Amino acid sequence: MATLKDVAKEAGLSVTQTSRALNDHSDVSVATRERVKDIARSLQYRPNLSARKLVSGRSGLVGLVVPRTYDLASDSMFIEVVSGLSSEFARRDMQCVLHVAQEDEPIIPVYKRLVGNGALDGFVLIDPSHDDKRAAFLSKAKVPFVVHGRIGSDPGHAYFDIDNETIFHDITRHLTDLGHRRIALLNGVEGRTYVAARTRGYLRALTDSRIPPSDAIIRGGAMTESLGLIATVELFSDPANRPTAIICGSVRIAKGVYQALQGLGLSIPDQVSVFAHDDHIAQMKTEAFYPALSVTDAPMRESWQPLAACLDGAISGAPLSDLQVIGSHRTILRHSTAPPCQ
Amino acid sequence: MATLKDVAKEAGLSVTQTSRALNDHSDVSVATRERVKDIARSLQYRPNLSARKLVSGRSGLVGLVVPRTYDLASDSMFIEVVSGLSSEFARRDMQCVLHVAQEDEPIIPVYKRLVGNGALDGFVLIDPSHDDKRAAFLSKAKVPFVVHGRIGSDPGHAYFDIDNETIFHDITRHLTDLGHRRIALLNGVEGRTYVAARTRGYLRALTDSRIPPSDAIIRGGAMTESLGLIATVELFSDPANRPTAIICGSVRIAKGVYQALQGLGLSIPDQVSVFAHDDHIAQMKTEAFYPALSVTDAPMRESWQPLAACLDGAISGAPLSDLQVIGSHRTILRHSTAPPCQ
DNA sequence: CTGTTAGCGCTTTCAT
DNA sequence: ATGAAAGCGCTAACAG
Repeated sequence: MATLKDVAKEAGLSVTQTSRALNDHSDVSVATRERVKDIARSLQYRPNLSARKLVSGRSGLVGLVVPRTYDLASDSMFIEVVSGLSSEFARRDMQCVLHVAQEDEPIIPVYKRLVGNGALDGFVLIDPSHDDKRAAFLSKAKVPFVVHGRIGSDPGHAYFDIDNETIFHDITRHLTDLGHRRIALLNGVEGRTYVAARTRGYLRALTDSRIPPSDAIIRGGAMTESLGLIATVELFSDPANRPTAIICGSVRIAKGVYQALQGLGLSIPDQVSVFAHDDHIAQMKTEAFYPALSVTDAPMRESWQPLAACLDGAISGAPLSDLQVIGSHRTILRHSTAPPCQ
Repeated sequence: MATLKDVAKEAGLSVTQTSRALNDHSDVSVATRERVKDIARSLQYRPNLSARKLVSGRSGLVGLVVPRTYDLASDSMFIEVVSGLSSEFARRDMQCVLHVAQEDEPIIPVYKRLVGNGALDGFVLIDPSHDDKRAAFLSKAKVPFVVHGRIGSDPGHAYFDIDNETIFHDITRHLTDLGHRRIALLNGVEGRTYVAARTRGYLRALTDSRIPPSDAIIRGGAMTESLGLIATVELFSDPANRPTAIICGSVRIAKGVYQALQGLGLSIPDQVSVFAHDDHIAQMKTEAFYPALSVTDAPMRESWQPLAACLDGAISGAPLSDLQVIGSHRTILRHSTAPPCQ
């Protein structure tokens, strides 16, 4: 491997100046800068990460720790996250160190080890919970991190998130505007911050329409077809309290809901309206649902770039306000919602 | 973070001696060694990987690059590999750097970048092909690596593999012993080394029983239920040449075969015998098949430990002969095979 | 058994 | 605009 010294020798400069040229310091003539970079390229020079880390504190390595959960294998979520992040960081000349924690493995010691080794610049946290131990630990250890989602109402950390509260408020609002008053929400696993945000948006919209919170119908669980299937069957088993509309936290859930409604002989949207949020991680085309599914659309794949950017910023010490990003979404109305039947 | 200096000060020793104590050098009294280790523990000392790498050449970081392929998401293979390797390496105080190459991303530049950075000690190569570019590149670059499988007939690299040729020879032999002469092999994707090995074993067993190679029936493809399903239907569509036994490269394939045979009204094992190799990555219990599936059994999860050990050895410069390991397998005869009907 | 010295490859003062 | 020198945290060669 070519070292900085080799480049310096070739350029007829000192190691110092060569380093400065390569790092775009202002006190190097532009001509020299370009010349040195050319030489570096021709020598296939790559800075030694360990050496750089030792002196500058940055190694270009970031950590990603995921718990090995029940549905990790079946869910395409995992591969989506890992693949998206790894290529996004690669683009920034950074690398991901991955650890999959075993089911019985406590998570904090993993971070402790990774942090203690001093080889990593920061972490990406996914699936935050309301009272997130990992974030607490990393904050205390003063290790930069970015969260996919938000922890608490006024987060002191870098994050990328979508506006779950508004999204689910808008969905609910769309349904109340159509005249629905018994609207079910099939949400995710209790404890996740985004699940709480979605509930808030939903409840706020109900309140807006003077629907009492006691009329809220919320079910939660792993976002699978089974949830949609089972929840729907249960909801309709009590004839007196059937919802007229169902909001699904994911397309996968919606798939189950469609199946259940078909089984129950209920037609969409005439008898039941269905609306879902689509993060594009289920490999399902919502326009191919029959009837075509109305969705709010916020592709999760669009989050890797901002996540990487925010972590990069956090490591470089950028001001927090630049590191808190809310992604955009859009609403696609198709044919799965209609006014409730009398 | 506590540094070696802190530990040394606390122990009243020089940094050198402290380092030696921590690394179990023989020229430190056992008492001192223990005392220093205790102090290190109480100070929560963790060696700085970058510093260590810089001087000793080892960082404890190994690379894993996987191509993002069509079936990566659906297949539980990926999570299995990543999770198994990451915890096995963690046990050895090593970490995995992961990169998921995008579909259009050439693979060698990825290795080039990772190697060039000089932060990694070695690589794990999975899914080797007959003419593996990655292995060629790493060999030339003199970077240690271990292969899950073997490349070529007399590999000059560290590997862990199972004896695919013998396994499939034995399966075929079992069927010929029962009297079968038209035996189909549903294999994996062409080009993979293990697929070729399996074909060799199969053909050798046919030859042993004086079945002409022209009577070999081989189909290949991604190891999915679809392959089993489609291949079976096609094989039986020509009444003159129906096989009397089917060997499946994976349990997933066998699942498809069972489905197809049921659909075709063919009974197992009376009309068709079925045998599969079970690597335990499909979450399917072979004893719960009806009739219970006969298999050769070689859990892939048992390969992470030897793979990590071999790479560790390769990095430490152990002799190649210690780094070439063949895993064991066993044969479980159940109720899916019987002599062919007349 | 133990300490001194040197140096891994790089960045950053501090001089010039 | 450039170079000399120091040092990041650690290990290894070389003395005692």
